[in-house]
Amino acid sequence: MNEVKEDELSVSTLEDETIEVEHLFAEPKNEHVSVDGVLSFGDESLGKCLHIEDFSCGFDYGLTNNGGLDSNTTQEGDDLQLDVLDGLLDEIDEVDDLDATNGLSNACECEDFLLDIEFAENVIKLDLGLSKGSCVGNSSSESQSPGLSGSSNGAVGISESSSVTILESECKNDALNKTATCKLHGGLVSKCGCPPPDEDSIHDTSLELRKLDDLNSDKNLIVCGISSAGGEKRLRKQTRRYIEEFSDKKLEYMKRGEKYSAGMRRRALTVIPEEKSLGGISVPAVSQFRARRGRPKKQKQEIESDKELVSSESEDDHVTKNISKKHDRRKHQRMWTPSEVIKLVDGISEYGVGRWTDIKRLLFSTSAYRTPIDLRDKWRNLLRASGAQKPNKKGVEQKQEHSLRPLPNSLLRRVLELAKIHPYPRVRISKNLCVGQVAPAIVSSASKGAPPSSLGGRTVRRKNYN
DNA sequence: TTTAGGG
DNA sequence: CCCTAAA
Repeated sequence: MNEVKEDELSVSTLEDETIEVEHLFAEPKNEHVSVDGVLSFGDESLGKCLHIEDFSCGFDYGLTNNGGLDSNTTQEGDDLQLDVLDGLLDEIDEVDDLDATNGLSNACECEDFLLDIEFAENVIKLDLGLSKGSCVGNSSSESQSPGLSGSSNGAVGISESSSVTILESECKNDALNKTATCKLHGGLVSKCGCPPPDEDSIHDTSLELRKLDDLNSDKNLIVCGISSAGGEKRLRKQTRRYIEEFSDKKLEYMKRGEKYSAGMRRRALTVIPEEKSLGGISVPAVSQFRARRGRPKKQKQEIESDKELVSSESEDDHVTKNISKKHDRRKHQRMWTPSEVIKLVDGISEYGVGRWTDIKRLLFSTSAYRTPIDLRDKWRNLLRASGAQKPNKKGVEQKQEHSLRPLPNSLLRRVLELAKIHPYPRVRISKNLCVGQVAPAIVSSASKGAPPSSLGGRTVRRKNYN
């Protein structure tokens, strides 16, 4: 009884702290819930007495270093950075592929890892809970297990709990992540110059991070490796859908036991180009979906992907079966990285609009997941985003006003430029043919039924049947 | 098979 | 992203 009361007390005090810290985070960046989770984690691992300064410090660090990423104030540098990073990722990607061939060696860890993830789902809720004040449990300076083991699985060791926690927080949100990881890797350990309050806890934390890193290098969680190396990383937001599907698969995995996990592992080791950010959790899902899609590829440079296809096909069947039931269409989106977009634009400006296969072959040969169609779709979206298309019946230019990601100016310029040179739907001369001489004649003659294929370029598809 | 367009 | 009709 008494204990409970005391707990409540400390909860409330802690709560105050948390809230304050929250402000620090919320101010510059307006972040979501996950902030709390990470925050609590930091709080906990540093020992309970900690230290808003620490966070502000850590945060500042992150902000100054990564802030440019999100704002479009520094496009060029931004692009550059991302480009470099992308290259990095690509390389890793290739390494991944190599690994995939003899990836069996990683079996055990993978299992463990899956289990970890499994557990993570519990933790994640708990993590969120922390923000509300339940962080007390975790706040005990050295052993963070009490809260965790108490509320979810009694059997989980410290290491698991902490690493998992990190993982989860990382998966949750991009922007936050940048700062958060920064804090974890740099600020927390020592970089931000905050005096280490509790050697032990810090030690633990870094240890855990280490472990995590190791894990990553073995699996596909390259995220952390990158983040620790470059001090920066990109994370994709984990869609609800991702989470759902993953949990589905997780269940499946539990049912099927070893066999399924093997399948997962296999797949996880294969594709995964950019999506490392998902921390390996949803990665398997992604790759398998791509595989399932079985797009037309017969070109030589895509042997690897073919291999993947073959190797994972058998399991895809039963795996996708129960998933595709729910969310039929629009499986998984693979976010376009800025560098990809740039590549695309480059390609278009070089080969012209419509040469999607060429562009794909020449510029995206390494990324097996981008089909020519994807390229085209992306271009279409770019046009739309740049406002270069569809003046919108009312004549309102509707531009990119409130688009989610405003599209960097540098890109915007190029897109518009390209849009001018060759408008996407190819020849946009439908009504009011500006070529006064030829057009009317054709129209009149074509009206009998002859297809206007003799027009300058492609004919504008018209929907007579509409 | 590839492109275009629509959902 | 997915699907389908055209070419």
